[in-house]
Amino acid sequence: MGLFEEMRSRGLIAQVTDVGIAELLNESSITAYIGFDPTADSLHVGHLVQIFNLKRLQQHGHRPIAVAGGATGLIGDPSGKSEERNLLDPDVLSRNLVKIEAQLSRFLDFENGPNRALLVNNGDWLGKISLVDFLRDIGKHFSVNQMVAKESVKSRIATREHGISYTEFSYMLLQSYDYLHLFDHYECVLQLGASDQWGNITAGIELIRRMRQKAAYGLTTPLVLKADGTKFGKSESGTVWIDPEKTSPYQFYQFFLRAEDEVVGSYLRAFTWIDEDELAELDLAVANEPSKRRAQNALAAAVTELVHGPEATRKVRLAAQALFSEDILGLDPEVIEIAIADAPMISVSAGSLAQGVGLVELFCGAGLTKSRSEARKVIEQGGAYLNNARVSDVEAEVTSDDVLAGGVVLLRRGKKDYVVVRATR
RNA sequence: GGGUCGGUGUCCGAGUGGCCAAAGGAAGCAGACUGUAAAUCUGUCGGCUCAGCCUACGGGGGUUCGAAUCCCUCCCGGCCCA
Repeated sequence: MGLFEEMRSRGLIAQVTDVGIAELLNESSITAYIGFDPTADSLHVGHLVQIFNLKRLQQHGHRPIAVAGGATGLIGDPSGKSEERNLLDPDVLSRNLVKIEAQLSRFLDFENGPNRALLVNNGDWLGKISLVDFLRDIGKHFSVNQMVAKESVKSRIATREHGISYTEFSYMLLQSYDYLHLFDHYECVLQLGASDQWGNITAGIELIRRMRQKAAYGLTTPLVLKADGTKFGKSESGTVWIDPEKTSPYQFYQFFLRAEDEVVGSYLRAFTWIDEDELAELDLAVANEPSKRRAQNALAAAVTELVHGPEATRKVRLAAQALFSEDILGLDPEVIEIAIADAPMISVSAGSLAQGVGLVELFCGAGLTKSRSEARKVIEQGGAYLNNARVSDVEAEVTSDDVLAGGVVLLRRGKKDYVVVRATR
């Protein structure tokens, strides 16, 4: 099966600019790119679809280029945004850029073969061109009439409350110039992106056609959505990041493990390399014995391994199995020790435990609640658990007596948020 | 520059002198039911030393016993005019 058919069968194609793309992907070796603006100091799971698409391209012999938006990040893409955003501080952006480049470089092969990946920063060329040159050479090819008709701009003009600044309005030109630059310097003839990038991508293709009289192509992927139709990538506690410092591998794994039945199939297709046969099997498992959650388990394990590696995955699986097992208190201390090593953890001195620490304080200290008030509420409502036993007394104290074999105390909020408290000497 | 309407809690949005920590909706959180799913139902939803107190309705100042609500001023946005 060719790459195009593979992507289509996995539900990774929303729109293509030309039917010839199938042939291009299947029968030749081309250069393709995707851009990533460093709007935060880490990529998040929403970016994974795009990163994995670059990886897929590379596996099929194409050359992927990841473009870090050192320049475009300073401007702000209006696509998919309902209101004007605040500009990022250049210092913040350059710090973000360094981190994101490091993350991108983990997923692609930059070393071997004629189709080794490339990582470039559009600040390197956009930063050099002068305003007057840009307006004369590039801007002249854009019709404001057409720009205004693009969805990303049109929706912003339609909502009078927010409007759109000239800065964001210009974003499309910068991205188009990126494509032209990559076309000229790397013979890049395909740009990929999420479906909200359609307008920007076609603008670039148009620019290349006008200036070089050559064809270039575009392909968009569907926006990954949650079952309720809202945007994917946010868990109850916020965005799910790739950076293990921002979202622990444990949380990362849990996010995918909790995927809804309705979407787990599409996630498996977008985020893993699991093959057709197995996908069909997992689909069946969801339909026939959903309570076994085989698809969710396969998904969480596969994605976590891709992002955090096999060792981290092994640990977080152990942690999940232990924490969610029926009888955690009956588990072998050694198993607990191994299992919780990668669960969220805080330390409390044995000395203060000997005197007793308020449960409310402990919940806040563990980050399970944002304020003491919230901790009280959770406890009063029966959402607080100490060593898997519900505690509804707001005044409750945790003492040395609560320390389990293995020197830990297990805190839980609601059904699934655990924090391990380690008693230290 | 002139006129006019507006800026309310995470978001949307009521409130036009005391009964307002502020209606209603959404999101979030907890509970029940389940499968660490969805849907549904219930509760909760600024902070704290929690039957009380503190901070809050764009910023600052004023009137008043008392202001989200009235006045002045500044900042920001929409619309109309120039």
